[in-house]
Amino acid sequence: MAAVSAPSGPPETLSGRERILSAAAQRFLDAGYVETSLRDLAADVGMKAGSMYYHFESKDALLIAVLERGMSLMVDAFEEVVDGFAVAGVDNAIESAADQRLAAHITAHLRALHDNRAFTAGHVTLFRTAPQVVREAVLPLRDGYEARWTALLAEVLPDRSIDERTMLRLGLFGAMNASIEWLDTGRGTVDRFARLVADQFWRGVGSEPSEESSGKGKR
Amino acid sequence: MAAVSAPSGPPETLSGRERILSAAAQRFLDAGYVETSLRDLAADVGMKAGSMYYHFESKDALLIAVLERGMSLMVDAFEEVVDGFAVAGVDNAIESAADQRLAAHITAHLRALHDNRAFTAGHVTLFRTAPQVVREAVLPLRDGYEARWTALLAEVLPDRSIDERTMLRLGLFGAMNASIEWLDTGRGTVDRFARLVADQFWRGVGSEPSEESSGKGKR
DNA sequence: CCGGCTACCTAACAAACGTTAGGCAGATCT
DNA sequence: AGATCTGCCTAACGTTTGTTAGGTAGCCGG
Repeated sequence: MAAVSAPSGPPETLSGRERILSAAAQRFLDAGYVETSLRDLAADVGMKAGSMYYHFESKDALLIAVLERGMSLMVDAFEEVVDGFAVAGVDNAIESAADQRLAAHITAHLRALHDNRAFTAGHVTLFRTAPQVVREAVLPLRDGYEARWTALLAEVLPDRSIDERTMLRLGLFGAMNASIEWLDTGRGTVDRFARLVADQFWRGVGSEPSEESSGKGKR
Repeated sequence: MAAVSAPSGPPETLSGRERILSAAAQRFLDAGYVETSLRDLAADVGMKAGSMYYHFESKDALLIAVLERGMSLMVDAFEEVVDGFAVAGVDNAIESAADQRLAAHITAHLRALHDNRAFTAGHVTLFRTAPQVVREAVLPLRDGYEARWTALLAEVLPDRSIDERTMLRLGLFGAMNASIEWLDTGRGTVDRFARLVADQFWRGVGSEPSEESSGKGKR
């Protein structure tokens, strides 16, 4: 009765709470937060509405849990790329590798976004209209991810002003995150889009297309 | 009592219906569709909830009206640019003007988006989760606008494959439309972002920044 | 065998929602 | 002056919602 949050130690009950979490993420994303009733949600996991209060103290807490997991997955993906470049040797070509570093992070962002779509997409579609309690709870994690990208762009585009870098970052995020609304999940498709975004972001679209044409070569 | 839809002929009452429309657009955008109650909305315009059924036959119809106006404004802005280039002479330099045509449309899109933010932003934030009836009603207008951009990109990027053009268009839309969530309205700011997006889209970010640096020149 | 814990269920609560029927003051038209 | 229409109000309806209190079957350590 005191704390429902953690049962005791390591024995994380993975069936009950986890099933609710996944179903909630999916339904929140498909139908929206308010449009999703706890009764429908409970039916998805074979429960009754009131039963879920054993695992989560409120509907808001459920949304917070979903969004926190989503953002954690994104942060992890970012750090994985950082670690990858760290072992590759710092004394590599610093300048010429800038576009490759950026490309790697773009790919990682898009992969993490689509591989865990149910959890991550909520940050794009329903964070904005989420209850204030929810937004405040998840904001630290979001800010952390944003800060990583801000730092990355500062290293990779040192000649741009801060204002321009901010706008470029937000524009890049917009281009990438909007893909959850139209891109059919599938590793191949995601990677192709990632290459296109990275290529276009760095070299633009005015010059001739890169050599590796995809699918049916128009050329 | 038979049909409330159209009063009679041209005498469109502009005070009542219009005030509801504006207030609804603002509240839908700020709080979301379901989160906005007709009672709160009515209070905004100094009415009672039931009174609004004189002007709109349902809450869904209200949202449809808001979204339709928003998309009409976007379409008009697009066509205005087309007309502008038409009078400028068709036999201009076709190839070299491609980037300028694109830049003009990007600026027009962003201006129309932010100048009528209350109406237009709904297509970004709440179309996705709107009731199916609403989405179906507004879809023709949206498709029309999309088709215009598809045609534009086909003329401006003839060497790219259809798949790539689609992805580039969706990416560009994502970058532009996401700005409603962070860009503080103001013609100067909007135009600066428009130039940055157009420049980055065409020439990329890898080369040195364009000569006209904004605000404090980092250079 | 027994007390307690886990994981669920049942039943009900108050509040809020979209929507409707009927009424009513004031302007406009005939 | 009477009729009609416009624009709004009041009051209520049925439904759905998040949430809670209390109960219960099964497992598990002692």
